[in-house]
Amino acid sequence: MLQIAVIREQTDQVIAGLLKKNYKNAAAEVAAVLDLDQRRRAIQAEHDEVQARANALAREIGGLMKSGDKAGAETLKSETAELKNKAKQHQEELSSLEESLQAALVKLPNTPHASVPEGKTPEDNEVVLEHGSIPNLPEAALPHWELIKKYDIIDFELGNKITGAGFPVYKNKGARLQRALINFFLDEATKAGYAEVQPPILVNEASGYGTGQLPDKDGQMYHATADNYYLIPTAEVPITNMYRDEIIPREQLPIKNAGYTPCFRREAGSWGADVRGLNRLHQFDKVEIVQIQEPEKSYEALEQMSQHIQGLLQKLELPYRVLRLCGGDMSFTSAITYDMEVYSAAQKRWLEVSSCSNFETYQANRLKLRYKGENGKTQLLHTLNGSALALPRIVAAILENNQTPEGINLPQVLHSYCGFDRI
RNA sequence: GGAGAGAUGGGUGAGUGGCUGAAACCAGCAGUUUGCUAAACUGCCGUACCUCUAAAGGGUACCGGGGGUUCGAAUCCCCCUCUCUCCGCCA
Repeated sequence: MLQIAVIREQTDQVIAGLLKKNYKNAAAEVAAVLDLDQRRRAIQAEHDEVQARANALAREIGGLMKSGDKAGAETLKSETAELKNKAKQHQEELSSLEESLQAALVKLPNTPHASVPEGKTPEDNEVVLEHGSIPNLPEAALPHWELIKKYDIIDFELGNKITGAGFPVYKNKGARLQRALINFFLDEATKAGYAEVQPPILVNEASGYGTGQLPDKDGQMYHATADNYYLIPTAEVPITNMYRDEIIPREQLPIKNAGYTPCFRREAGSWGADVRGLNRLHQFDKVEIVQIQEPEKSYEALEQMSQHIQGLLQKLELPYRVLRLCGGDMSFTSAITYDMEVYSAAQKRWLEVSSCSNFETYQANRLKLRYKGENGKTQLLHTLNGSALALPRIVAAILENNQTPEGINLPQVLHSYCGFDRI
């Protein structure tokens, strides 16, 4: 959530930022927010005065009662009735205004960082770099959804039977490969200084709200209604929320956590032709890295995370490219996002395997995640996260890119993790 | 699922209607003392909003959340949530 003080003091920049993010009616909605804020503060000030008077009276009455002056106390009491009325009225107005203000604020997305390119669609994303060469596969090369059948390593039919579409069963060397990748990713994160955590994969409403999945994107999460818990769409949610409502001592920064979790996404409405096989699933595995950093150092941290993710892709010997997402393609909560895409050679397309973002204070404001700065003032921290990495599309690319008539040759780095070097 | 207990500041923990935003202790910060360390002593030490300001200051709200009683509530009443203990069930 954007900070109301920032909207107040840097109104024009905020509007410009919202427009860059392709947000409609930015000026009108910001004006509405400011109007609500203005009215709220005016009434709050009045209310505070009334309360101050009421508190003073109560103290006086207390004094009179003690000294036995009943009549005097009664006289003062008669004055309090009107104050109470006013206060009640103020309170009603205030809670209604606050509700409207909150609702209006929550609808505003984060504003983008200056380096974010203009644009509305994925075509406007900026290719920052490409790494590795695209393999030249023979004509007979198979897409991964054929390969997994050929080698009997992932079974969609079976997942269909026990759950539904988008919930595959990993079998044999396919299951082992999953486990190998998870261990590899976690080990690399540990080496890079991330403390490993294993969080719950069901979260409560407050957590969904804290990282910005609620209220706007509740349709994307599976909802366990009996207990009002949500299945996490990413480990970002539980891990970042570990620090909700905290004031972090400065010397503990940056906080670096990594965690493996399954992720669940309903992907409502996005089922289509290009989501075959592992390209899009309802349940998938992912290792996530999260950093919480001081504002002045958060862009350093972002680069560091990007480098870490690229290092993984290099070790997996996959051709990849890094995109800087344009304003219109970025997520609601993000100030800047790098997407890492690997080339899946049989499908002949780039697949997003990581998204690495700085949210600046947008999440921290909702989370009330703060620290005491150098000047001793309590202020909001910056939150960042990135996939390091999401498994299914990595698997797809490994399978497709490394297929040979003799089998699928796994990248060197996975051999010891798998216990075999070829599928 | 049944029965009971509880939720107070970074921590422990007092506080059952009136200068209590909250004792005390611990931790933390700044000093004094000190050959060094330790100890002792003094002061400071919650958050948010508003107001004022050079700074200080002032006001309001907050003792799990919401509502109520009262001139006045951390303290009394109601509802909700969560935690703990015992029993049951169980990986």
